[in-house]
Amino acid sequence: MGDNPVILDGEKELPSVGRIRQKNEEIILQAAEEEFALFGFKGASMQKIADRAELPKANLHYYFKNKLGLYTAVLRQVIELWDNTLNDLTPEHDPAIVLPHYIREKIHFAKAYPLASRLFAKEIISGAPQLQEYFSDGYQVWFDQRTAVFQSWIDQGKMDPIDPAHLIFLLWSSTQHYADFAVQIESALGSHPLSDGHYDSATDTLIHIILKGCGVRFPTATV
Amino acid sequence: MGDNPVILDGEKELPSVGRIRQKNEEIILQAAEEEFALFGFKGASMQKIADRAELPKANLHYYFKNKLGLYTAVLRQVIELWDNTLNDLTPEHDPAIVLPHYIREKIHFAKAYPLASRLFAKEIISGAPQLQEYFSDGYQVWFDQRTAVFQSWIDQGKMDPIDPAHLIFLLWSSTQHYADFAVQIESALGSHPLSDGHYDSATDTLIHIILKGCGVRFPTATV
DNA sequence: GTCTATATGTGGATAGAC
DNA sequence: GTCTATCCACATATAGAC
Repeated sequence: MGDNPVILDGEKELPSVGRIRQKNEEIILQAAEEEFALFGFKGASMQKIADRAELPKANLHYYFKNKLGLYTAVLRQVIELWDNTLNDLTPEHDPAIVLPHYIREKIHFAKAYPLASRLFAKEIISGAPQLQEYFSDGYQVWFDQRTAVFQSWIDQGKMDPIDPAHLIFLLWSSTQHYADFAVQIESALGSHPLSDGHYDSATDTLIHIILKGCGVRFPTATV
Repeated sequence: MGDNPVILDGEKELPSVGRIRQKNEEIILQAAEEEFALFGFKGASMQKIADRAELPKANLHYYFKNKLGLYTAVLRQVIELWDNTLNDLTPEHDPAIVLPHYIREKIHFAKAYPLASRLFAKEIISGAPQLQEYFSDGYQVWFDQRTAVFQSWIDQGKMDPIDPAHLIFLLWSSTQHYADFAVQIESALGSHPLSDGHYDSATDTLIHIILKGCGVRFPTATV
């Protein structure tokens, strides 16, 4: 994972050099994300990424060791964005507050960063060859902590006794779908691209079904 | 997912269709499905497909015009399977009967034919370049007929007034997820592969949440 | 640090023997 | 109808001039 060229400047005072590098890397990563999301790892070519970034092809090899290095760099960026988005599930909060918020966030994410979602989806569908570490033992631990939050809500009588793991999968799948399967959805609804109204009614529908379906009790409506 | 005509012309048309041809084509299609599902169109190689089919590479070119022809042949087979699975939504039936049946079928499909689901998913995520016709005007017509069924149920007071389109997307996404994102789910649950029990509790959880969430009334429980 | 020119390998496709 | 040997296009990667 760490084959990303890193500047360790102990004595050299060349801040402008680092800035150029940082900016070019950003441009390349952006271009690479689009190509990889559309055509997959093998399907994307360094030449087309270079064209999109408006840089000579050889520059990509200067900033990144090789094609796989560039791909993993993009992937790491996506996961970072991912992790920062959905780590606010705590048992203190009420599911009637947290769940709608979470669904809103995820749909917003699907709308704002469809490429990131699609890239991640393709990697998973392909068997996640570059995410072995990500899906190691630590992942299961993290996931168990998430399910524990739902379980505590169930124990507190705040929602029906359903399997928390599958509820989480439902939250993921139903929201990501609007990014990953956008082409199909657009064809079905006859809207290219989807309008804000479509995203809003998707959000409303999901919140209605999932909250009611889980028997989430609204704190404002009790006692 | 739809009875709209799909013309994916991949196979060569020869006057005599021998038994050998039919058998070899089957073997090749099977091998191709696995390679394409794992590595995508560009990522899969004719050589590896040939290796998996235990046939010389040139034979693939004898039975199929070219790589794209083989790919579309696989895709057509998947869509055929798809269409035969889920075209039993009619307004006469009751949602309390039809919806659980549908969810069961889709989960069963995800479990029995994960490669088909993944191949289709990758094609959609890539912008469905080989499914232009499939997602033409006819698709929207077919989809509108599906939503109309749900709308009639709503009008009959058999379920809550929610947006039928998004309910359909929810049914699709939540079930397909168990095929497409199997690697992630297996990592989260620490089960490689998923057990029958996992699929069963996925089915139960989805039926619980979606039926209750849609306010589906059980005909057996009234009057 | 940047870019041109090129080496090297892989993969799709086909000709032609059997 | 089947398969070996080969061609050719393309993509990754690098060497080396500027």
